Amino acid sequence: MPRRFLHAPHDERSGADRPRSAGTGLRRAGLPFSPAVEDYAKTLYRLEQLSEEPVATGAIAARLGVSAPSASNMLRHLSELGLVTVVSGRGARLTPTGRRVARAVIRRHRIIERFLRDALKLPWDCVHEEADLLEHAVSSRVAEAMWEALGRPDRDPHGDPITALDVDVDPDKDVLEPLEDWDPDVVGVLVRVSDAQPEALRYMAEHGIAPGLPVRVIAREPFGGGQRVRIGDTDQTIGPELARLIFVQRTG
Amino acid sequence: MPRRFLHAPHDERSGADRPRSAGTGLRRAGLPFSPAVEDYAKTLYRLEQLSEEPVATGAIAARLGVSAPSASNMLRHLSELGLVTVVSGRGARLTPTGRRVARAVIRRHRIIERFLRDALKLPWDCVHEEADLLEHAVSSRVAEAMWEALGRPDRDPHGDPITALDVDVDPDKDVLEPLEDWDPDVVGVLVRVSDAQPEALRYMAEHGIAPGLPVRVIAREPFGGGQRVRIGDTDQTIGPELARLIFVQRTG
DNA sequence: GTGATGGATTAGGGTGCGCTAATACATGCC
DNA sequence: GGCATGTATTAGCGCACCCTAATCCATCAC
Repeated sequence: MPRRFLHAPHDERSGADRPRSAGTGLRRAGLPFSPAVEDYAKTLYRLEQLSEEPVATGAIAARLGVSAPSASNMLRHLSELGLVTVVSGRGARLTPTGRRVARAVIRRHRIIERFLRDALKLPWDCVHEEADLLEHAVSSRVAEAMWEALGRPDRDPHGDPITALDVDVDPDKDVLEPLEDWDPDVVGVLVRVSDAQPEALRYMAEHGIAPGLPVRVIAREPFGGGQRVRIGDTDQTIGPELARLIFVQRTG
Repeated sequence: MPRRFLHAPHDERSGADRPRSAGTGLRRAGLPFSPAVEDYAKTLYRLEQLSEEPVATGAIAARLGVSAPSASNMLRHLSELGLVTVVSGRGARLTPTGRRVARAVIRRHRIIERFLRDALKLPWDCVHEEADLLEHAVSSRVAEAMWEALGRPDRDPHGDPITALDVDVDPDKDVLEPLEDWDPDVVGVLVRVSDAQPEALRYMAEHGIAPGLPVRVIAREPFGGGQRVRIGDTDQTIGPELARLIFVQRTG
């Protein structure tokens, strides 16, 4: 296992020692950024990876389920915190500090998901929302203790990578493809499934579709009927909509 | 082990289906009460047990570290939520619903403390503050899963009892005494230590003073010099200030 | 250039929860 | 009864977020 440099606990708070605000001071004393700020950073981080352009305000708003003016205001706030640079009228991008914050939140989220699933045996389809709640309350110290207790896993239960804070590249880049793209006789391993649709997650859990299993495409049904696929020990037919949510890596 | 009725997950949310507020809506969707409200309920619950009178506004304010007017306002808010009844100009007491909320928070807190200590091996003196952060973000479902994973412990690491939500009586009532009160040759078991002073906790951790150990008072030093005590396998001298923080139960 | 069009921003407002300063009670002292 | 004293509450405000409505601006069609 390649041992990477691991961040010190809480070091994502570097860059700004934030004064205690009046309104929220009693709670969360000692946590560097508010849940809202962390959510914006996280969302921006994800959207940034789709292009080099500034991320449009509206895209952030839509993704977070808030109005465009709210996002606009918050982006200004984040820029005062030094987490983003706004290109007025166009959008925003994270600063290096902002990227660290985002990666810290994402890392915590994935560790928590893994923990809820493996240590607490919570059902697959509910760990994501529980983790969304917890990621803002779990300190890095606790998250790292969870990670150690789990044996330093490198993926969350959906197969998303748990990376160190200084790692910017997506290890799945150029490696994963949606199962949908595979032709018959291609073989590989199921690495990750999208966690965007709990419904789909439940279906996959029931049908034994999970990261880590070997995959071989047997045939492609005509007229968009999906693919006949061997996953682990069972053969099943995967419709194209599901196949778009399953990401696989070639072997051999 | 007497199996008590156990609450269903999240049932402390009964009594009011809260509208999503504008200001805090994005975060904590699905959690019944805000961290602030939960903290007030918890604090009131503790202060209530000292007397039958309404709890003075100032006492709550002092305990929570907020100004008296803030407490006054929040108590009105809690009373609108149906959690407390205010006796104007005098103080407040929890309603039955409020007591349930408080007990739920306290139960979660203690489970989390235990979890941080036993499952994640965090040092004794830091679990309390981490738990203060987490108790408002951990759902009952997660807390109960932790409790199960730990083997349904009945005490937190400091020895405070983890009780079911419908249990109102303090099981330690009439049973525990401060070690300070014991005379030589009294024997028993150390049940709980106060978690109020992290400093004292660290000292106790270093000197092997922990709940569950057998205790025997050997002698009392003169002029307030403390007690010579056998705790577990070691003899040590406990000063009166420390002895006030250690609670013991007679055996034999 | 002019006008439509769509996204971003400003304006103005609301809620939760904190604060300080000023005011209203209760209580005990004379 | 009159008054100090200590509480509690009202008044008025700040900050973090959210919202809707109104405005601004870039771009594209002509």
